[in-house]
Amino acid sequence: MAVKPARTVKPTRLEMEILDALWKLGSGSIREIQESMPEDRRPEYTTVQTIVYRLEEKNAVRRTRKIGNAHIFKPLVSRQAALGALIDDFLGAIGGGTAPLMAHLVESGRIKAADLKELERLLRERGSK
Amino acid sequence: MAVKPARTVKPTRLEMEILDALWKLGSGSIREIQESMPEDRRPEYTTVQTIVYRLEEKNAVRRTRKIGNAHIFKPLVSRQAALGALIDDFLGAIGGGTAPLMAHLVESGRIKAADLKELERLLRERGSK
DNA sequence: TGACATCTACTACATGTGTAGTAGTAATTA
DNA sequence: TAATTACTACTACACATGTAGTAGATGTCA
Repeated sequence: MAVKPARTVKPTRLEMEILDALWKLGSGSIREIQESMPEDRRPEYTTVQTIVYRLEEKNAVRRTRKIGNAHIFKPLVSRQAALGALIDDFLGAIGGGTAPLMAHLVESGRIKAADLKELERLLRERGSK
Repeated sequence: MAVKPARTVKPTRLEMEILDALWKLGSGSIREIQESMPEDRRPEYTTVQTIVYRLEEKNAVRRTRKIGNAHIFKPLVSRQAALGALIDDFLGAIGGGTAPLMAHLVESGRIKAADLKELERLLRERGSK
């Protein structure tokens, strides 16, 4: 019987960084995850371990096999899904849908005309696909 | 001497709800803040009090005067600023600038063509002002 | 096979956040 | 003014998150 699919995993900041590593690796051991993280913010081995264990409890990753005595983990959630959960939560936190957020991004100059052009292109592409 | 302006206040979810109340009220007592919050998620009086005190420590609000024995609080940060801090933090958390975020919003269908049109209008208006 | 390296499974602990209770004081009212 | 009410200043506490240490098991190499 398959493990419960963990519909809504909302990773914390650190969990996200570790998932980023895993998404890049495809799968890997704690050691591999840790060493693949950017040097400037690479936690201690056991810190990575703790977070991976927590992700495991949340059904965001799973052990697939062993190499030597090391467990190999692989992600059970996609970056898409995680990002979606984070975005939804964030939208809730700032109280509003995408509209207020976007408006703010534009108002505060965080988004420029060129960006919008690019997005429209993306949208057209998506629509016609 | 003026109090340190608290450049970067990044309110938590609950703090944001309380600030929302204060922004609407302009200023008010704990009681007024509490009672102006939406019934469905209105914390106990002392909970609001605790959060207001914490906002005070963060220099996000300040006591202005007393009415009876009740302190009147007013916000020291604008919604704009708070939102900006939240957005910057969020962008950091998901690892990326606005581009990946927007892209995701479009890809996941959270943004539609009409929204983009509206934003362009906003942007033009802003640019020509 | 014995020493050394590596991993795992646990435990620990500070800080942040949500949530609220309590004791005591100040204001209001009968 | 005595009783009641409202507020303030503190304290408390659970859960989440970042961060890491330790003990013991397992694997590897000389």
